[in-house]
Amino acid sequence: MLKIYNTLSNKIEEFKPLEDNKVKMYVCGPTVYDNAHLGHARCYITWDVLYRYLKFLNYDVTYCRNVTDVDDKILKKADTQGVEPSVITDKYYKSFINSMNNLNTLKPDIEPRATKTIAEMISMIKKLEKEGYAYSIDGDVYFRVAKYKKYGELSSQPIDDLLNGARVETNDKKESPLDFALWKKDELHGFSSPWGKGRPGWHIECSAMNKKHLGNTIDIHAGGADLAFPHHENERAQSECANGCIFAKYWMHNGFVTINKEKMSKSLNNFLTIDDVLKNYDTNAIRLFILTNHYRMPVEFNDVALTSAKNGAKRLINSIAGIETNETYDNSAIEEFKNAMDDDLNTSKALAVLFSLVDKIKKNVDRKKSASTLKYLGEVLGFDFSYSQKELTDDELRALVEPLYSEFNISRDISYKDIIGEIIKQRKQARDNKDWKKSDEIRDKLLEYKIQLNDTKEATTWKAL
RNA sequence: GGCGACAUGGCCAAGCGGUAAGGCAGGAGCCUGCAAAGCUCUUACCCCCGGUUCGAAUCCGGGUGUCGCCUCCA
Repeated sequence: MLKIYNTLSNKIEEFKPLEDNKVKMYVCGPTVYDNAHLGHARCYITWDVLYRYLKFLNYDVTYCRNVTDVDDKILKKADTQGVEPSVITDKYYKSFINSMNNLNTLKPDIEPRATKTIAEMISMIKKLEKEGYAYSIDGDVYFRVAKYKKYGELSSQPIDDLLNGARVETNDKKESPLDFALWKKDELHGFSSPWGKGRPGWHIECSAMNKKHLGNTIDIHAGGADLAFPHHENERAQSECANGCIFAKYWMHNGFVTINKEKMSKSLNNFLTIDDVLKNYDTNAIRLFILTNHYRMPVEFNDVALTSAKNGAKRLINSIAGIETNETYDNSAIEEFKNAMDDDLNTSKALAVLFSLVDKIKKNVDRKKSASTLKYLGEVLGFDFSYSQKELTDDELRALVEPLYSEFNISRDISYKDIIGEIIKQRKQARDNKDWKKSDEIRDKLLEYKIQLNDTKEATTWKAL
């Protein structure tokens, strides 16, 4: 029985979908104004694992992850560069999708864009205004927080304390400092609306995309912990007032990636983009790095941690190399895995199950079955086992080997496919003559070109690092 | 100031009242001409002080420390 922590109740609850075995989940996607960083990676990997696990449990899941392509920062960047906003959003949307693919995340079932949902936002705001939940002033429309009694419930913020908070925005136009914008006047980049040209507030975007693609009530609403307040609080207020029903049954939030014990973020300018990290660590290393921690806890980024994950992931993935997996599974391992994951996605415990299978493979206990199970369960966590069998493409081999012709004075008559074999042959001669100096020189030299030799009893093999 | 989270071996981390999963690093060994890789084995009085209990890393109270949200943010 899957149990998950619900931010709304601040408790771990049994997960029961609204309808049979159907699950509707919505994750707040990126605002596409810059490259995604490690913090985003953690977020989308976490919810990717939830998506995969729900499917593993045979739920019929509809996963919706939006793209925010209307936003102040986008417009600002577009204006600075003197281009249309779509130039910015197209560029970073592509970059985002590319990063997500590189991280081996599954494509959501629905990826709506805010700009394609403007009409739905307007009709939602109209309804809110008509029913007294919103008011317009000079082309802006604000949500009237005082009218929604449950405000503050999701983020456990007492309204009075919010009002007395040190950093409440002052704005004389609004009835209350807590009221937030549903629609903002914008003559330059705006869309036509009953209130004049303008653009939507951030929160209404998600409310409208939810309603359009998943309906009035969804099962799971997830996102980064920083979105709980105000974004999710506001989203919930709007949706529940406009639709007259519960918005989301379960609210889930992931913890941050920190660096030097501080939250990694654009505004603190202490971030590493996903592509930067992928230069030194592969997707499996990043998965392991993130999944060894519980999703609600902070994860501290540093090279020691990533290197540790890299080594662990290598062992995990390579353990099935050369074993032909099938569909016979170790049921007790599957049970243990499920028990771990059912416990609010205890991926750390689930990983221990995976590593116990690695151990079995090494010890030759049900080798094939253990390997099959490892692959099966590892893929639920999004590991990419193709890395264990990845061979160099012809082009990669050609590039790898090209400098060796001059370095080792090899005739061009020797094909690029045979050159390493030729060098190994030369080295074997040296070894046969017990010319260890020369033999070691060749080995070291190859290592400089990222080619590692491995002397076994039968022969010397090589692999690219 | 308000709300919340966390503190476990060298590093990361699970643990939800019965005497400490797992990963990495380190050490020892196997293998090897020597390495590397691989394999085998291997290391904990759980931040402090009280309390509850037959029994607490786990519950309660009080400290100390760290972080997050309250403003755009995954």
